[in-house]
Formats: sequence, C-alpha cells, structure tokens
Amino acid sequence: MARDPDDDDGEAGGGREERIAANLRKGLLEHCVLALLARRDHYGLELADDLVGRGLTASEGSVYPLLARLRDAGAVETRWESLDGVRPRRYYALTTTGREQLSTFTRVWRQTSDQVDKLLEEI
Amino acid sequence: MARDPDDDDGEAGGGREERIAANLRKGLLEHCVLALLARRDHYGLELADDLVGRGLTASEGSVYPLLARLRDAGAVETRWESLDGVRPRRYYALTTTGREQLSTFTRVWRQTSDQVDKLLEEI
DNA sequence: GGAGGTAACCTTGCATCGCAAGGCTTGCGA
DNA sequence: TCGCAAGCCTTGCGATGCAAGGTTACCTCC
Repeated sequence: MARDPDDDDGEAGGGREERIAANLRKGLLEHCVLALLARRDHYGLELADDLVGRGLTASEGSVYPLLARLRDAGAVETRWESLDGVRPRRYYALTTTGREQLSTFTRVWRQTSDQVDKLLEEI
Repeated sequence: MARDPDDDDGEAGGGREERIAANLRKGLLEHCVLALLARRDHYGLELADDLVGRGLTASEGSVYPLLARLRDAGAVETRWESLDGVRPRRYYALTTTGREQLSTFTRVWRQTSDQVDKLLEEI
C-alpha cells in the first residue's frame, strides 16, 4: 500500500488526515445516504459518486454494504429500472421508517455538532 | 439499565437514538479529549465526567482505552500527582504532536460538518 | 462477428472505534 | 474493623468504513 516517502510519523497532514476523516465518517455516511434519498431516488453508483464528490465517503466499497443494511432494516426499498441503451439499475427509495430515522439523526446531529463546535471554540 | 417505560418515541427514536449517537461519536471522542486537554491538564475520570456531561461519550469505558492509545501515539504525556487527602491521580497533558493532530482534526471537522449541514438543509 | 472497455452491481477480509461490564487498589468515615 | 467511594484499568463485543477483487451486461472498434 504505497505510503508516501515523506509521510513522516509526526506529520500532521497527509495519511493522518485520511485516517481522521475516515473515522469521522463512521455513523455519518448512513444518514447522508438517507438525506440524499429524501430528495429523490438514486441508484447505487450515483449515490457513491455524489458522496465521494462531497468528501463524505472514500469509495463505493462503503456504500453497497451500507445499502444492503438499510434494506434489511427496512429504511429503503429498491426497484430495478431498465432504460434503452443503459444497463439495468437498481434504484433506492426512502421508506417511512427511513424518514423517521433521518429525522432522529438530524436531532442528534445538531446536539452533537453544537457541542463539538463549542468545544473547539473554547480552545 | 433497562429502557424507560415512557420512551414512547416508538421505533424511530428510543434505543435507536443511542445507537445513532454512539456511532456518531466514533472518531469524535478522540479529538474532543484533545480539545479539553488543550485548555488545561485533566485526570482520567475528570475527562470522562466532563464528556459525559456534554453528551460526547457514554462512560469511562471509552475514555481509558482511548487515553492509552493517545499515549502510545505520543499525542499526550502523563504524570502522577499526589495531593493530601486525595488519591493519587494520573494527569494527561497535550504534546506538540497532539496539538498538531488537533489542528488537523479541526480542519477536517469544519469541512465535513459543513457538508453534512448543507445536505440536511437541502432536504 | 469477436475483443476490449466500461458501467453497474456486489462480496470478502481487515482495522478501528465506542461501549458495557467487571476487577483492582487506596483512603476515609461510621 | 468494615463498607463505600474515587480512581485506575482490562476484556469481549458489535458496528462501521475501506480497499481490493469479482461478476455481469452494454457498447464500440477493429
């Protein structure tokens, strides 16, 4: 796995930063997916690309297992859709359960992020 | 521990909420500890109590293993301090490495939380 | 018509993290 | 003396994100 030669241990940025970001995303990615689905239905790769663009996930390797979990939990429903000249795509749609979970998360997120912001300001 | 009987949020809230919060704290707790130590030195239980009060951790069961990790990584230093009539306490202090890590985290946190906020607003 | 690229799906194995539960030691007070 | 609380820590568990790899279908180019 190719570590940068100048990626010294004491370095504050570099690979350290990716580790920090990856841990920060734990528990976030799940609800970012729900938030995207609240706007409109998406298919898997579309979700992954969008989230990568926003810096909210590193690859589809996180998204597909997550979607399977959400489906098992009843937070999303899926359907296959076939258009001409395009491979069939599996679309994901939010359920009522998923909408409730998203609303719960929003509340928890506001509380937690406020606490963190306060802590960082007080340094 | 048991569940509160008046926990009538149904299935969307309740125990689910604790699960959501616990996952959200992953990767956060570590840097909240660093932020507290940036203000002044603390001993372990003091940190744990403060963080529980802010809703940033559930118990000391997360804090002590974390402090050991931070010490191994060189982000904090420790010293024993004995006062009269008080049990000896192990105090934790931030190192230069820890300060750099905290600064890296602050940057990542702002980016990530901004993205999440934007996502939640656009629903 | 075949070869190759690419979009889209998914699985496997791993490292990490927070948490509950429990244990050990020391000092104080009844 | 006995019990309780403060303060330290360890162990086992479940959940999460990630890299890497594997599989099909569609289209294009020779």
